[in-house]
Amino acid sequence: MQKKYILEMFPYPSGNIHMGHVRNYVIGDICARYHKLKGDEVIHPMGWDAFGLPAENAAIQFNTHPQDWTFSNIQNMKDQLKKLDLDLDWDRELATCKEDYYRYQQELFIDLYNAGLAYKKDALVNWDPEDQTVLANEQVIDGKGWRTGALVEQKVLSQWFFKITNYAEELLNDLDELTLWPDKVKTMQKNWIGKSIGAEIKFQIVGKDDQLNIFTTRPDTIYGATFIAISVNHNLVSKYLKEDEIEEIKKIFSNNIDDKEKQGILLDIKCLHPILEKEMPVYIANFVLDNYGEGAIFGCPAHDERDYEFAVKYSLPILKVIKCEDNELPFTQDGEVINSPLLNGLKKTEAIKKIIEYFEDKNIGKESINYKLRDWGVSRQRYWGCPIPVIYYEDGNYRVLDKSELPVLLPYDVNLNGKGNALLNHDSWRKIICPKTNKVAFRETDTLDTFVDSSWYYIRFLDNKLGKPFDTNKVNEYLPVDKYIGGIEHAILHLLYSRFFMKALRDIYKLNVNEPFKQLFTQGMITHKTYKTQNEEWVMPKDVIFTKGKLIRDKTKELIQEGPSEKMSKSKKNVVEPDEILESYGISATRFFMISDSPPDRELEWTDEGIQSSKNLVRRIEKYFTIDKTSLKEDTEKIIEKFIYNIEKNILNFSLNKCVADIYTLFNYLEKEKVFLYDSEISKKILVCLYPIVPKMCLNISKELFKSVEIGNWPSINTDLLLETNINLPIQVKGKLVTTIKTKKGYIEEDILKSIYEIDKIKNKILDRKVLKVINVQDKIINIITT
RNA sequence: GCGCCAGUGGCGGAAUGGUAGACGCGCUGGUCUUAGGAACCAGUGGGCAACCGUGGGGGUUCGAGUCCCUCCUGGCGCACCA
Repeated sequence: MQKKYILEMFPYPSGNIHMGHVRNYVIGDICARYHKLKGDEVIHPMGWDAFGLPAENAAIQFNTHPQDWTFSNIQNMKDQLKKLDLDLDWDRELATCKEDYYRYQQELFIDLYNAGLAYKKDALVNWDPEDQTVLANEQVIDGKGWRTGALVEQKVLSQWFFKITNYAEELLNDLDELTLWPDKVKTMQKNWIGKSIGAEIKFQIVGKDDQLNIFTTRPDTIYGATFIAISVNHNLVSKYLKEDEIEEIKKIFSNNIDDKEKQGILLDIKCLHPILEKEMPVYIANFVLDNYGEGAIFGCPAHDERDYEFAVKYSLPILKVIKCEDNELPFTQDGEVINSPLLNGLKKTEAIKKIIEYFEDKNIGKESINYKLRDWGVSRQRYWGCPIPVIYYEDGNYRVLDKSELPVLLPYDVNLNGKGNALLNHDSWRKIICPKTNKVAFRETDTLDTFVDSSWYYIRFLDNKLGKPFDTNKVNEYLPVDKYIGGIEHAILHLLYSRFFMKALRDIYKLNVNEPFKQLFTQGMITHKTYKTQNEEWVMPKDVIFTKGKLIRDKTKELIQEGPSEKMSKSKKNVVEPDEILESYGISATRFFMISDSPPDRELEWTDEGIQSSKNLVRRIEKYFTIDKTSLKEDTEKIIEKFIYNIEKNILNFSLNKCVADIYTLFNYLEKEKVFLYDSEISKKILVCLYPIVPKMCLNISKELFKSVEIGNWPSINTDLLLETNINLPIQVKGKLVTTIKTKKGYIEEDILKSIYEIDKIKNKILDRKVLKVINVQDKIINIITT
């Protein structure tokens, strides 16, 4: 028996499932049900990504508790999912906010720490001064906190990090292994990791003992360097400037209206050019990133657009070192090196190679590889997350707990007021006596980023009740996940973190799994037309009616304007509710429509006509099977074999829209040719093929026809019948289609040509011309080439 | 700006380099009626025709929607990444 692990991204329990979930889970369910019918051992679990900010905010807003709110949402959403007829392994269910999940995550944290993959350091974070908490980047809108509207500050805090950068190279290289991932996602990850090959060069500061390291991908332009620029957060800055001076500069930079406008503050130090030994000015510049490379650059204005702009603004010399016309400056392409004694005449690649050799020789630089990828900051100053198993002593030292000291449970009795971290204010939870030292200690009050929770849930599903995080043998046997289905919005974060986790756990536990997800399928979002009143008020589709050639709001009779189809969103109110759709159209029509109108990886526009025609299809099939007679045509069996073959192929390719087309084609044939199957074996075969898509409808029909709810196994195909013997053979003259002839497969070319030349259309085409050549692609096409 | 993806009827979309437009929606005409969110039948790329048609222009090929070059348009992602 072949194992198939089919997984859809688990939902955040926000309260209700939405149409996007429905599409996601129906696609996965079709896949899982197909494999079960094929006799595969299918794992198809579901769980809850249950920690996170919305629970805390809801708790404050509705005066409830995050845990109660979350559990009640889970219950509600589980009920909703059950109405979708999903064949899920509910006995594998997990919720990341429950002790029996997060306590094992705390074990993994300890493992990572012991492996040197978790560490603590000071870092710049977004700080909301009113809420007294760190905000994620996506919670900062126009520099302001999304909840408070307060101006967000950059603040240095001591934070926990996971050393994902250790795996940068492997995360990049192994993308090539992921042949069943969309290229788009792989490209996004590649860009995010952002590998650059270049050089690290040391610049001496004149008259001081200090050196400045600089990363560059263009060491070949070193002779054109005319200035140095460093980030305001560079550690050299704090050495030469006072705190208040630095603050002043930061203020100047942040007051910049156009943040692309380059600004520089000249420092009172000079740098020595490593080859020419001339003195160069050093600027603090707003465009130098402090978190990339060394936070410092050498400016080569002639061959870099940003440096050029800066040099022009501050009247710095522009030295050409790549051959080009003056009006081409800044010239950033490859070219012949000039004005560079060591490199003249060389092209970029050779010049880079040679100059690096020179630097290494002189011990002032070396080849260097740089990544955009930063280590993953996992600390969150929030209550509703997995506690980090660390304690702090009064002397400032900390200790990561032993596994035997776990779990660190979240206290239930917290005071949530939106001001800061409730754990920090919970003294009786925070303060403990360390059992090892008998000293007073304080628990870590930061919790883990919820992306940590989702980085290994697919492993926990394999054995959700085990007394340790996972069983090594099971992981080796059942991972990677064969098909992982979800939205493209997780292209970087979740999918990159999970890949990192898998690799880290592989190394710690000696697993033989490299990648968590063998195949990734990203389903498209669901869109809907938007509606609003003259007063720019959004109106839900169900409140809009069409009468007398006009769209009006049902209740108020206001005139409605129709806008373009956009992603369903609560803010624009262009949503339909799954519960209401199921009520009106039934589960089978809903499942059909989820895959009908466009390929699953593209957007699906929700339309009344679309869902209605799905319902009509259901009714049509059901009606067909009530016709109580059987009569076959000669080609019926062949058509059925072809149908099975196509459905199977299209399910495996995720071409589910084509499955629907196959179904229409089949029933068009059956009805038009008056082929009736009723309770025949062929009906059984058809029902098995429809079952993954519309299980409920098939069971109902099966009950009627066969008095059975056993749907059986996926039918095997008689491939002999698939080979059409009668074919329509296209005949071309000079590559253009002239006619088609009916013939049999395996015809003899010479024989058939004789009859072709007798056809009037062909005769007329050839007439007084000479036949140069006849191309016969056996059983496919014949092309007659004439003069 | 860089990267990726995509441009096919009125619309959604089909086409291992081999009959472009499967299938659906919509539309047109008709049938029936136990008036339904029906059902059924016929038709539906353009043109009177020969023919012309897959964003524009070139190329490879006996043959291109499909492969190559180039340009245009749209979507998504990243965005001062040195």
